Amino acid sequence: MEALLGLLSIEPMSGYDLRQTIESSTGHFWRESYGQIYPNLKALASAGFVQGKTERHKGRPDLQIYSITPKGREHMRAWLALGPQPEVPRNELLLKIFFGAQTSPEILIPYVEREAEGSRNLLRILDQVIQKELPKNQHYPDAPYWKMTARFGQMEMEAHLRWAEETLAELRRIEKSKRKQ
Amino acid sequence: MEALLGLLSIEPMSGYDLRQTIESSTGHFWRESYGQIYPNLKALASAGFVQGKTERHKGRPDLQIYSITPKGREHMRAWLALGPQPEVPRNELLLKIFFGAQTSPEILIPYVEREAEGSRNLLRILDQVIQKELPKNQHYPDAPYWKMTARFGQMEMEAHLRWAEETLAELRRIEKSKRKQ
DNA sequence: GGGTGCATGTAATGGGTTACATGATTCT
DNA sequence: AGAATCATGTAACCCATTACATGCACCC
Repeated sequence: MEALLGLLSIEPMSGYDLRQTIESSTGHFWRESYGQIYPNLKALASAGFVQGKTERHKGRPDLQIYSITPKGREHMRAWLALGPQPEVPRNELLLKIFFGAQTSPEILIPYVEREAEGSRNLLRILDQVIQKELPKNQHYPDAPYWKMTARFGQMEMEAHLRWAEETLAELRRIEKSKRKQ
Repeated sequence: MEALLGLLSIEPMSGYDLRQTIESSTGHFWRESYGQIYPNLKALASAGFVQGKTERHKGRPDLQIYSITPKGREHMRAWLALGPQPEVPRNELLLKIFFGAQTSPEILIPYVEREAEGSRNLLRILDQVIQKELPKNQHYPDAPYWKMTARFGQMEMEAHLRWAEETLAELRRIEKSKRKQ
């Protein structure tokens, strides 16, 4: 909800654009689906936080461009002043590792390899962002804050990657010692 | 759902015990509320994955002790063989940092301090677990797997802590440069 | 010709939290 | 005396994903 409003405070966009932007800019710590975006935009509009402008298009549906209103900016500031709620942790990979004794390392190893792979991918993207994308908007007041979120991703992914490597080594050790028996 | 079944495969317990055990053992990566636990236990029972035994108590409600059935173990193995679904990331703190330019560092600093504080707390607990608790069940086949999940928590919390410290320094820098203007 | 991208939206379904209800016992 | 712990459970509610529906334009 406020992710949408926040992005609209930077630049007016359509619901479709919002989806794209969310994926590429906040994708590693926040996502929204269309089933969330379109109803929420209507809700934001009827609360007076955003304003929609219809652009006619032939063939495809009319483009709805939303922009934030002063009331919306006020709401945003109020929302930012509320301390974030603590996360509800839910890591299915770790849950499966936790019960790992009930299956075999051969099953678990690919899961951890996928985790390592995913971490490496995101690391590559975030390195790119920090070294190439962010310096472009150096003058933006948002730039330092965007960098903080990218740094979070980097540091977290480095941790996940190191964990995955340590865990793979351990799983392979267990596997080997099982085979000897 | 399978978190419950998995714990019951280690030891028979009541719904209340499950809550306690989940908090203390998987709390940093998986949680369940009572509103989840009791209905799910009934569902597991009617699927034949667990079996309940009623113990009479005066005063308080009868204690329901559930244990896993062979069919339940089979289900557990099948579930473990399914690759974990990728997480849906939702980090409200980062979202607020991302839109940080719309508020002031004074607002954000306490949020990041709380994050650092929380990371330090969990680190202390996990250090304790790894150095004191886990060595006690060295003989358990589960021990190496429990350690992997604890190591994940450690490494992630260390990353969060380092991020929080870096971010606090940057936020204080921004704050100082704002005040000069 | 077929896949992908643009662009909106709704409905069904599922998952989960929170608050409520009850009530004895034990600790402070 | 009052708070916390033990112990179960339900109902209301909220949030979110997924699948569905539509249909043109562009690229291969």
